[in-house]
Amino acid sequence: MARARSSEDPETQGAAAGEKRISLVDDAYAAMRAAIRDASFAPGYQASEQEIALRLGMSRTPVHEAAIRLQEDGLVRVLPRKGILILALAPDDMREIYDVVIAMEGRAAELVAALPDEARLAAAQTLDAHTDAMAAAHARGDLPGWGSADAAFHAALIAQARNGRMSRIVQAINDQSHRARMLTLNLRRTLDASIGEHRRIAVAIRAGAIEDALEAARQHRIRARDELLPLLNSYGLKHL
Amino acid sequence: MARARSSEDPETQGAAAGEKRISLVDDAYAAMRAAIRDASFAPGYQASEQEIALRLGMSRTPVHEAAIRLQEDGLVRVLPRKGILILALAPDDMREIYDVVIAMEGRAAELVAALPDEARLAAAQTLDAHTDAMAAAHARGDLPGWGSADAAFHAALIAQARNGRMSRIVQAINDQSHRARMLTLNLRRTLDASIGEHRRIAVAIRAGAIEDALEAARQHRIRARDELLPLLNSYGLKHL
DNA sequence: GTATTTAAGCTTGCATGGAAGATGGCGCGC
DNA sequence: GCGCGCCATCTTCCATGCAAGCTTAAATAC
Repeated sequence: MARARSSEDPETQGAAAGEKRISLVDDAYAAMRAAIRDASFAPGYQASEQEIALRLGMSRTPVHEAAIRLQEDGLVRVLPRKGILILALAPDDMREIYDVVIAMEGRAAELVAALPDEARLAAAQTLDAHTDAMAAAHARGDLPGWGSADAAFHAALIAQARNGRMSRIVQAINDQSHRARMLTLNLRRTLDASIGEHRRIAVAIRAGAIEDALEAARQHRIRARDELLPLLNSYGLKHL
Repeated sequence: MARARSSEDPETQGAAAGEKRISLVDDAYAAMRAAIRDASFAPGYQASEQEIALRLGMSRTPVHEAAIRLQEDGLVRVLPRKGILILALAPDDMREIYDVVIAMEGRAAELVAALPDEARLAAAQTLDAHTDAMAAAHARGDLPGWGSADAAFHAALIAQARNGRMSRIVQAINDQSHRARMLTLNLRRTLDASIGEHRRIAVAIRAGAIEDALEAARQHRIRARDELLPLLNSYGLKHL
């Protein structure tokens, strides 16, 4: 939403092959963003613009401008005359992030449940398809598959609400928490609880039950948060 | 939260005198942002970076980098090789903005209502003070005063939730809708309704009634939206 | 008069150089 | 041995130059 770049699933974009790229700044932005997501730039790492520019085969200018955008996205901090710092996430950041997600997805569920019949049913069907994919991945013990199907469900929920600003905000928030999610995927026990809760959301939407959809979406995220945060603290993960 | 710049009330910052500014980019950002807020840069206006740089007495580079940040904030669009376009707001944008605000302030109200006793009571008191200011301004027919007290109330609500990401998001959204709010201030009829609803929010928070606080905050914004959007449409305001 | 082509003038994209600030190490004084 | 100050080096910040793309308008062909 920030740029042309319109891949449906923010979780599994990455390469985005067929695009005619015109701007080196966009290249640098995409490359750095990807590097941060998959932790090739580890949190806490402090890079110099010169070095990144060299690695990407461009001059310092586009790297610098991309860094500004990344800073606005909350992924890095550019320290005056010191370099680019890849931001780490503390448990408290995860609390903040969850509150934003709880608020946004709750409202999104309401909006989708309030759509006219046809669009609403189509949305519910899309959501159910993602939940099916989660169940299938769960059945065959495919944890990464479960993770990306889960992400696809939530991305679809937001997308169906047809609110560009909400999409953009949630995507930025997801970028920030992506590493933490990947890391904690292995720790989570109650994958099937998520599946059941997703079903409940879809049911409420299909029925046009606005209130129920809001509450189901909220409770789903609240439970996930209450499951995750203690886990982070008990593992002593001060930054991730 | 984006920068050092930490004025309590995002509505009435502006000059921000006592700060030692070190970066021309920050200067340019602040100047352009202020110009857009008070409509010295009218929406739809297309400026060239060169021209702005000249007016601000700096070179194109800092202006360009500030423009990137403003674009990320959703205030302008930089058109490749065409210049900087000051974005206008369509009624549909206002719908999007209200949905975000409804979601965020609702959650914020919950969080504040869930604070421990002392903090919660202090928060309620702060909110009531702002509502008092609104009532006083209303009584003496001071519309701008009413507007800024109203803004202060909502800013305080978000601030008390102690979530930096929420604050940042709401501030960005408010920047976008600032012009529209100023413009429609004169059209609004039910100023006293707002006062009553603000009281209800504060009461719920003081009582620690989480559910009530959420619902009161949501309903307040929903009503305001339902009052404003038809107004915009009936006046044929396609962009503002 | 109209349509087509061409060229000029605008714009930003990006590279690069000089300047200023921060940091770490080295040497000197004690 | 220990602490303090200075300098070398590394970093970004900002100005500027050059190139490329888009728009517009003029000039030419018909």
